[in-house]
Amino acid sequence: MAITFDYHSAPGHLIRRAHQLSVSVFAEKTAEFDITPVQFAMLNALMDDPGEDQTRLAEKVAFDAATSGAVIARLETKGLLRRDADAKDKRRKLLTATKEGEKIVIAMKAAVTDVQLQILKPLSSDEANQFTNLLLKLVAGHDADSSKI
Amino acid sequence: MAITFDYHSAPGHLIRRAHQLSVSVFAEKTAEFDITPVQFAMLNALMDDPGEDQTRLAEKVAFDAATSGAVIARLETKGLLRRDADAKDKRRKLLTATKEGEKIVIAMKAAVTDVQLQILKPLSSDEANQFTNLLLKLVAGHDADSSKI
DNA sequence: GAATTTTAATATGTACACTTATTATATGCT
DNA sequence: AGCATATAATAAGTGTACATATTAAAATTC
Repeated sequence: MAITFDYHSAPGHLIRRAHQLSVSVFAEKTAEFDITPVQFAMLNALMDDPGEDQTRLAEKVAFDAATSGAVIARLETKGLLRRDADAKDKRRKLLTATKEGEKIVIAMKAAVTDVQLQILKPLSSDEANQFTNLLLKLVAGHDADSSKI
Repeated sequence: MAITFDYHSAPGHLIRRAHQLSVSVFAEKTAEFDITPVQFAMLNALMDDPGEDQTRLAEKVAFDAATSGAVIARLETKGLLRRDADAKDKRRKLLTATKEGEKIVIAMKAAVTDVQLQILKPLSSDEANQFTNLLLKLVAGHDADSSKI
């Protein structure tokens, strides 16, 4: 028994590596758009529910408030979404994707779908399904856990 | 067919979520040590090969040079490792864990092992094994891919 | 209806993560 | 030897990621 920790097959280490390569594949396949995975996630999710406030949107894609504030600010600078003050609740800022924003999400959809296939490429089709389902169960399990504190 | 991308079961999104929760579990279980997953990974890997230079160490744990430089600087500030100029190759700085550094890695080993179990907790023991093996295959597959460019 | 507590957004500070550029030193080639 | 190329480490710039604090505006409670 070595005194050090064997990280080579440790889930924590492998998940970090997987995230690393996932982001890298995204960057490759969507280079022409100059949009990060996180930016795409927010803009894409916003289009499902236009007029949402930042907190709601952040929750949907599971970012903390501080990070999403910065991401949204960048998307606003790029002209991909608008922030309008809510007349009913002056704390809130309601978000809407601009025409430009909608266009870019639609244009990126095929590439982003392709990214998912590329990520799973080392796995057979059966394995890929298994893996995705296990990931889903893992994440959902922790979600359930944290919500009942 | 919606015009937006369905991220809920997309590997890229789920991997980001998994990484998020993995880091969070690590922070919980090792709070008393004030060491991040990345810092632990470097220090732990260094103990397997004392006297390595930064580039070699970074490669082992798969960080880029810039990031690892910063991580190593932080570990040095904390007194957990030393950086000595290599007399034979003045470009290199050879790294060694200090007594303090070794002590902390040894002290953390049990907690870090526990972190891995906690990450996999939503899965049955069979599923956990499957998941880890698929992750391993996924990461190794991409590694092989990128090395033959 | 005034005081307390929540909530939305922002600010601050630290720590990854990666790209590109720079500097210093080695190495390979001719 | 001299020059081009490669390598090690750092620097600078952008973008997550999160904890904690702050501010303003609700909502709750008394």
